[in-house]
Amino acid sequence: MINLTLPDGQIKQYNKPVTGEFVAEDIGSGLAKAALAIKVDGLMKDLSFIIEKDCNLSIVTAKDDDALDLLRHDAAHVMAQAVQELFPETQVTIGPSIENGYYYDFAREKPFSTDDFDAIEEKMMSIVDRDLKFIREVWSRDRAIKFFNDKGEVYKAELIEAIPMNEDVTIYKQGEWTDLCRGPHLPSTGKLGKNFKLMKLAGAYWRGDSNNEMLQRIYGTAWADKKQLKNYLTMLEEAEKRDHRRLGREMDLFHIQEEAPGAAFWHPKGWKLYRTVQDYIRKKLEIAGYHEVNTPQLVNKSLWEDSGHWDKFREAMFVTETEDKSLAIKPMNCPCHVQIFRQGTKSYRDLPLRMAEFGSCHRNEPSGSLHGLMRVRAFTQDDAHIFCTEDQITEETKNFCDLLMSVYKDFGFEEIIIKFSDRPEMRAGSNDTWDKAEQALTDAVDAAGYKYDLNPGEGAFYGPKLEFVLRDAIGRDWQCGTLQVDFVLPERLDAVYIGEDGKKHRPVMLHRAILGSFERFIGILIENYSGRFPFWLAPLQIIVATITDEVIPYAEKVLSQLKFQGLAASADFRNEKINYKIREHSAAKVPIIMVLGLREAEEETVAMRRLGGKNQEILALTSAIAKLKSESEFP
RNA sequence: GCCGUUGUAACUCAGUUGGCAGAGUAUCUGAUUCGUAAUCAGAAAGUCGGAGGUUCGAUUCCUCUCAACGGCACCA
Repeated sequence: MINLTLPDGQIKQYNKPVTGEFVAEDIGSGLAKAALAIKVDGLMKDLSFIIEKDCNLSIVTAKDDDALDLLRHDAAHVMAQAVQELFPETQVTIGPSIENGYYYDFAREKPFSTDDFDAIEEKMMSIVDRDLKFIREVWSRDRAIKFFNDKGEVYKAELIEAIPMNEDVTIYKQGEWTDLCRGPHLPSTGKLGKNFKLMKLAGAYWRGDSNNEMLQRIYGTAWADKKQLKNYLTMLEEAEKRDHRRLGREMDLFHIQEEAPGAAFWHPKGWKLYRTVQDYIRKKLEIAGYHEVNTPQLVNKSLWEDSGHWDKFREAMFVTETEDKSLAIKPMNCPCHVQIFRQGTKSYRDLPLRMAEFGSCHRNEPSGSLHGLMRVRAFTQDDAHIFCTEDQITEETKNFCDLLMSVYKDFGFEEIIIKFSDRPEMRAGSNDTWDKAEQALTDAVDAAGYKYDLNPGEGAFYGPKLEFVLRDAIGRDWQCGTLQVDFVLPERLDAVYIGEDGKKHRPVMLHRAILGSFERFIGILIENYSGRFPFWLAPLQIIVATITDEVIPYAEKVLSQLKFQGLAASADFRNEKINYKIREHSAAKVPIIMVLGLREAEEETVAMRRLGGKNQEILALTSAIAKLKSESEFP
């Protein structure tokens, strides 16, 4: 007797093995029609899967999120079949579902072109129309390897050889087309529907290894219905409109040019924004007990050799030779901070010592990785190092997490994910040290009461780290903050303090940043707010716009009073219609336009119009200024 | 760094099958003094990313190179 527990708690009993399809039919013909797959003890299986023992069973229909995953995986298969029907000389490799869609990597001598997309999509449609059944078969390894080798599919054969001996080699057929695949799949290609679209073409290394040959990847998106597809495409358009590179130019914030790849030229408004962010952080750090320092840009390579960075990162360091010395432009600040720590004798009474620097760093990032402000070669971190005892790690971690959360909240980010990255393969320090560091960080983050996901093997070479990921207004994730526990660098650079016992001890270093780099964080802010910054952040807060030349004297007075209060105000006294001015400054996303005409001049008032608002607010000049002044305070 | 694509006025883009380089927006000048998202008229604006080559002639064809874009890889 086989007992199947359904999601509602109901138990179905059968006296012999049954397929998912059979159970669905047994529950109801409507469900049978909608059924796409089943979940056996939480694992997705084909509808045709034969259930042989007791389990929790649920029937997956188009309503389930999981179904979307299957659908995308099917789309990858259908695309691969379409490509091979059109271009028989193409070899297939792998094609998984991913967020919002899927891709498939192909090997073919002649590159695909986006001009091929129409033909491929059309062929995919026809495969959907053929409504081919996905048929699962288990083959012997030898048979599978021979089959694919005979077809000239050497990549597939290589994949099969890599499958562990104890695992089945499963093959899926759709009509005449055969692929190695773990599955599961929808019942047939017809279930895929036609709500897919090929998106982009890209190179991708075989098995993700840059030593291997490069394959051609085609990305597609696929959805359960037309509306979802349309929403997704609209969202992409939205994202493009708020691209920080585009807004940076349109709003005159910064530019990047050929002569300085990976480095920003900050324009007055962009630099004002930058300074506002920096002033805000500086204030937060001061309150939190940090001491700001500043350290040299050029540091002899010997320091980087001692710290271990030279070994691992010398390729990415800019080095200059002078008088037989090799000086490296600093790629990070920690070794310099240790030098400050080492000046004079430190006592346990000095700990925890929180040393902060708006550290300007340069890294020779690979040319292909540069991306607007998000990935640059010249950047400034909101960096700090906390020198403390092992006992203080927990408290310092908690304080830091709290500080970081409050900062993110002030910038309008509510949803934060924490990742815990443990020891990487390439690392400094003994396993004992790593055990200790990982344990200390685990204890600290647990004690601080924050939840986290494990991110195995992604730690820094000198210690484990917490990574803080924030989600922006349109649902994209950005990793910004970090906290790293480091027992290695104090040892390598010989940092010591005198303990209560009068003996020398090693401090622990906590490397931490909240924003990460100002450049990148500002890029994220631009995109998150779509350029419509909250009043306190806006680099240009107020435009004073006149209706006729007659009121210029009054407008001058308003402007100077605003400026006197430290508000970022600017004048528009041009001989233009008020409609024209409002249109222009609204498009420039200035939060407030003050319209001044004869009436306002006479009554000492201002007509205030807020960005996005339809109505104006008439206020006495003095109260308008007081109100705006308080709105422009840091949150 | 690797694969693919792109580079024409400040911006967005058209164009030249090798023969004087085009539009809209922005800019400048003049007129207009106007009450909440585009007033009218005129002018100026380009080493067609850079360097070589082929050609009577190259922005167009070829080679090299730089940068950007989309991915991959990398990211202390």
